[in-house]
Amino acid sequence: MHAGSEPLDGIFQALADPTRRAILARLGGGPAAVGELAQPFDMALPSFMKHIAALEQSGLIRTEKSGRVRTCTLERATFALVDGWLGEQRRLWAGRTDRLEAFVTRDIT
Amino acid sequence: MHAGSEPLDGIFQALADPTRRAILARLGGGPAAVGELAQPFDMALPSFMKHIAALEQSGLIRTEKSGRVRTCTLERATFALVDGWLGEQRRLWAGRTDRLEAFVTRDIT
DNA sequence: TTGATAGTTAGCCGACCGGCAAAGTGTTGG
DNA sequence: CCAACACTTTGCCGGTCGGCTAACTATCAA
Repeated sequence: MHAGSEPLDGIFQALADPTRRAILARLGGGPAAVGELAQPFDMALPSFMKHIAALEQSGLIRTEKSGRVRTCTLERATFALVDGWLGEQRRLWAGRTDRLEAFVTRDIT
Repeated sequence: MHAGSEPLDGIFQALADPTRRAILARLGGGPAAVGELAQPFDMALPSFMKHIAALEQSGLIRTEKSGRVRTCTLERATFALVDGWLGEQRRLWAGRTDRLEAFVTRDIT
């Protein structure tokens, strides 16, 4: 039934966790190894790796193993999908002029 | 740092479901009653109501009951929180100039 | 007042999520 | 060769999620 909407499912699901958002924020400053990323979190490694896996599966990061170290890199292009969805929503709002819109747009713009 | 990152948890969680995103898209065209919103979905009403509840709890919609009809309205201001998070991420990327950025920004801008 | 309408409440179910510990794999350094 | 290191695999656990049915409440229309 819902063919084609799946990528956003995984992306939003991945973003719905503070640990994973923190990982993304850290990776915003540049690539890092799993162990290095894990340090700030009081969590066993296997648990942490599940977060990494969720981020990778959703396409928000890319990882590559060199020797015994796995390095994680932000996949910026994927963020554009979220941006695109937001933009599409706003496009749907366009033209509607409720009292509400007058209020909201005045505050934002 | 960010004392209140919990709202984003609920928001992204709510967005991570195609049914709920479809509801939001429909509400983009203006407020609607629960029954009216539910029609396109092959789903029992109690199940559907859980989606409505998730959207309301996350702040993405507001609902009001008048008589026996509950009307749902998009809460546009909440979308700005998502936008704000995305913006903050991009701010973290700023200044870093990987090969990747050259590729991505060419496509986006 | 009776019946249809529009949600709501309650309870059940299987699947998935986020955490753990224990033990295994494969590099690297000495 | 051996030990330390950096994950990885396995298997378990309780809780939440998304769906259902059945039964209930509260309007509105006739």
